[in-house]
Amino acid sequence: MVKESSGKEKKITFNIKKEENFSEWFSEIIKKAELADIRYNVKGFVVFMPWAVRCMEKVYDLLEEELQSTGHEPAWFPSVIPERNFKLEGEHIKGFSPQVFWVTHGADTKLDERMALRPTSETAMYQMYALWIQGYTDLPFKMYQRAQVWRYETKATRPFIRSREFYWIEGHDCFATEEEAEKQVLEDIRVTEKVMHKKLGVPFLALRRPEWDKFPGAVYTIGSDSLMPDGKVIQQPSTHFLGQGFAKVFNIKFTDKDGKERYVWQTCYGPAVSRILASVISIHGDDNGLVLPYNVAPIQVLIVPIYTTKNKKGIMKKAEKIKKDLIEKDIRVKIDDSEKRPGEKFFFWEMKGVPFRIEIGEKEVKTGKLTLFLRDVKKRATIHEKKIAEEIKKEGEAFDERLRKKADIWFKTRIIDCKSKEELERALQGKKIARCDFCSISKEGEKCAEVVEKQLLASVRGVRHDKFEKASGKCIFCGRPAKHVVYIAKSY
RNA sequence: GGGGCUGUAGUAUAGCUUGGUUUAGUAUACGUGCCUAGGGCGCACGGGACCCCGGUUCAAAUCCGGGCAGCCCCA
Repeated sequence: MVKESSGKEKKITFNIKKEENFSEWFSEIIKKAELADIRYNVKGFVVFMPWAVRCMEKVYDLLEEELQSTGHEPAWFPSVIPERNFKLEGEHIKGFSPQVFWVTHGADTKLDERMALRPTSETAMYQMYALWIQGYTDLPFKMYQRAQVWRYETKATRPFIRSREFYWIEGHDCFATEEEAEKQVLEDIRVTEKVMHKKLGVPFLALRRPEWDKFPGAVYTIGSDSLMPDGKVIQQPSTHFLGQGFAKVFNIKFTDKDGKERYVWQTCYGPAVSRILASVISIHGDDNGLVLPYNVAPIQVLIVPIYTTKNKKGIMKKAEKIKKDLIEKDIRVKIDDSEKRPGEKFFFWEMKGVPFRIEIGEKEVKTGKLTLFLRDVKKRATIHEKKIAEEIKKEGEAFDERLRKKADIWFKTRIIDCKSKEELERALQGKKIARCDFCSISKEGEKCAEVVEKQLLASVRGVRHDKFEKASGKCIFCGRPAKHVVYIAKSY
């Protein structure tokens, strides 16, 4: 609450500024915009509320559309994995077992074999793949599922960013050859680019992770790192080239054209929709609340009728007509005809992040020119009643493009080339991602990576996978000739 | 994994230091009625809370122990 000069108390939407204290801003927006209710009494588990679920449903739709159009079939696998399956792949179990929730009892009876509540589904899916894949005509085999997974996180949990239960999609593909599998990795990155960057306006770097930071059981891992306003990167969809490691332990074989039996080559891909929403909220949101891209907003256009008791009927009729015109063109629209004052409605829906508001009052009914409010720039424009749906669609595209361009510029200016440890330190303090010459992301570079972790409290995120960056100098940590240009940042 | 802080109506809080003064106060939200309507409107009335378990005490929101949950910092 702040006192205005008039002496009247005026509510302000946000007490916390995003740029000054991101952490508290994030907590506040989760509560105020009714995205999640954190009062469910289990650590790391929250209730996802309708507004967030509707956004995440849209993210699911966008991702599934891409996956299906690139030849993936949907399936739903069980959420429990028998321990002996889970333990088949040595590296995998080593990496994941500290994070597994185990089901040990059925009612009061102790189970003969405990079951893992899936933290990821390789070991659930691949035993079935072994049954389904017989010959080369079964390949490529591309399947995905939308699923909840559970991980007993020991780091601090935060809704959307890191929780012990999260919602994601996992794609698991099998190929006859190594080349095809590696092409799939690139396709996965393109899907991430198309959905997360093009549609949702979240910029990221596709980075090949260092040897010591890859997915347990993978040959290599490409992680997409996007940046949060506090200068920490957050891992978004990652894609893994699994080679034949899992195929060999799960016995996924096919008879090739030449009649010989061969193991398949595998990849997997894991976009977490709850985490993608965390980035969308954080990158586009401002001190008035959420700013949702037109593509995901549960309500794209809010109509606020502004009437008095006398002219209510005529104004509502106009509002209903506009709503009908928009719905016909599949635009998600709502009329707020509650008994609140217009001002209160404005504040509320701006906080919720609705991209457009159409105001309809006496003036608009008379002239046929409607008032259109744009959430991102917080400005009013005029829009004609005729061809309203076409106009809104055009505005919607422009809206998302503005968000994306703004985010891109912000992201670009936060990647800094560093020539020394001191420069690197300064970059990290300034909430930036550092780019520098580094000895190597294979085993021999691990010592230098430990220096980064211990002294700078940051991590070596990896090298660009989508484009080649040539190292020219020496590793800024050990002085040996640098084989790689790496990105270093603090991370979630 | 280590440390710190916190837990009072839906939400934000007062009270806790120094146990009794409170029928646990306030704002907002909610409900009812009236009034209003182009940026959080006004009035009246109403219902709603001390995280859980144990201990100390004549007496616990307040002190102590444990649990659960949340926030922050560090690994």
